[in-house]
Amino acid sequence: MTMKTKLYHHLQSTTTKNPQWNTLLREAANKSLFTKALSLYLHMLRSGAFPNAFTFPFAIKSCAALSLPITGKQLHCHIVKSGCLLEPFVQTSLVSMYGKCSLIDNARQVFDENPQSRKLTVCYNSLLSGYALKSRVKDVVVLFCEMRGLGVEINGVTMLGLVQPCGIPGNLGLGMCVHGFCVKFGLDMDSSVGNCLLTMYVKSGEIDCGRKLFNEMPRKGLITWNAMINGYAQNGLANNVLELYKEMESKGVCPDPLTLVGVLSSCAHLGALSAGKEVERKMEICGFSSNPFLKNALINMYARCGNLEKARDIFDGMPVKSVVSWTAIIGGYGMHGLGEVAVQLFDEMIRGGIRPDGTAFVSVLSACSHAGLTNKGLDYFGVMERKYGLRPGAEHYSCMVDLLGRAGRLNEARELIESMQVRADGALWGALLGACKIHRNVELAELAFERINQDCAIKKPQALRWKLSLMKVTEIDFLRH
DNA sequence: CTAGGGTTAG
Repeated sequence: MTMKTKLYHHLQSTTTKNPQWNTLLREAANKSLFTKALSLYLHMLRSGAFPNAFTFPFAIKSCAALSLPITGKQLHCHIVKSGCLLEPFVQTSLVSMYGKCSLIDNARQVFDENPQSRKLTVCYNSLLSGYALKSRVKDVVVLFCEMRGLGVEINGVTMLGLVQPCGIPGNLGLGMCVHGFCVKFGLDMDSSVGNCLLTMYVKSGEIDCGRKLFNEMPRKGLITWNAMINGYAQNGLANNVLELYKEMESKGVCPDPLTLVGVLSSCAHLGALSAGKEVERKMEICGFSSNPFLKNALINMYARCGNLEKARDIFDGMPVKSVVSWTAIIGGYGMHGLGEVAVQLFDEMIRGGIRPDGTAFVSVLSACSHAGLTNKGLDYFGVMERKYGLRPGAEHYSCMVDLLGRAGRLNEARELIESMQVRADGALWGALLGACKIHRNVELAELAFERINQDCAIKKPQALRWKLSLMKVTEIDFLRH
């Protein structure tokens, strides 16, 4: 008989069961052993003990962490029957669980059913973070205003809920306004809030504002460095990433897997193989070698730097391959013109039960286009929506225009553009112009160029680049435009 | 209630 079973028998034989069960449950949940916590809860019920207000929060928290909304709803019923619903801890954990499981309307309902909710900061915060997760900026702002109106205390966690959903590209105004609130409440120097503000700026594409804040932050923790490094990485500023990483090392701050992910992806973009290999060594030294995020980043780095064999070795060695791992290796073969291999891998992925996402389709479509597998690409494009319910985005249309364009099927490319429901982006016009250049189609190039000029959303430097690209096609005088 | 991550055509 194992220790654990002995313990269960002991607990089942005691008359005062709840305290012991609750202690076990709490310890499991606090150690992030959520599956264990839930099985303890079930054992508890079977043993005839009654869960109480010290039991439910930890069981509910486990449902939230494991994203088990159905189990969560069952627990909700148990809570109602037990009469614990009005306990603040229980109430808050329920709101939080529904929020994390993306059942924000259920969260709202629990919140509204109990008038006590509107007195509690933590309860408001739970609901706020639920709305934040769904990027419901408006609801977040309304709730925040309500808290202020009712005089409910506003703390750092409240601010996190308010700041998080403001990280949307081109949303500088609201972001700065929210930053202002943080300052007003004296919470901008709170390290979590500061890091969250930094992330908000970089996610909005306001990388300079982010850097300014970063420089001003008095205490830079690992998360601060990571937010800035990954912010540069996500905005394509790979050189800044390497520079900042060097600075971080020189300050004696030890990287963690999140740091190295950003650095590796920048090495990949720069084709900086030796820097990438150095990161790989660092991974080994720090014991991060089996981190799946880092392995995916490594596959991408080796593939982009031209070492497909090494990329393939890492891919083959992964015990669990996610759709991201597959996308990275497929993209790797695609960018080196090995479209046949890419297509085979894509089909193998599907046979293996991995559902492709929009990004996986981008990588296979572009592989088809590079290898001249035009009809295969057209098939995938059709299957994408019909079989997988994925609406093609601008990036997929760009691939298709590239695919058709390279094959000289410019009229079909033009028809596709005219039929599409999403707004054309720069990549699409770039692909079309590229095709016009190859096939010397001046008429269509000029049409594309006209559309670029009409599209006010397109930034000026880009328009100028395309203008120059068009000149090469038509060999017309720059001054005529 | 609680801040940061991998894949994406041109």
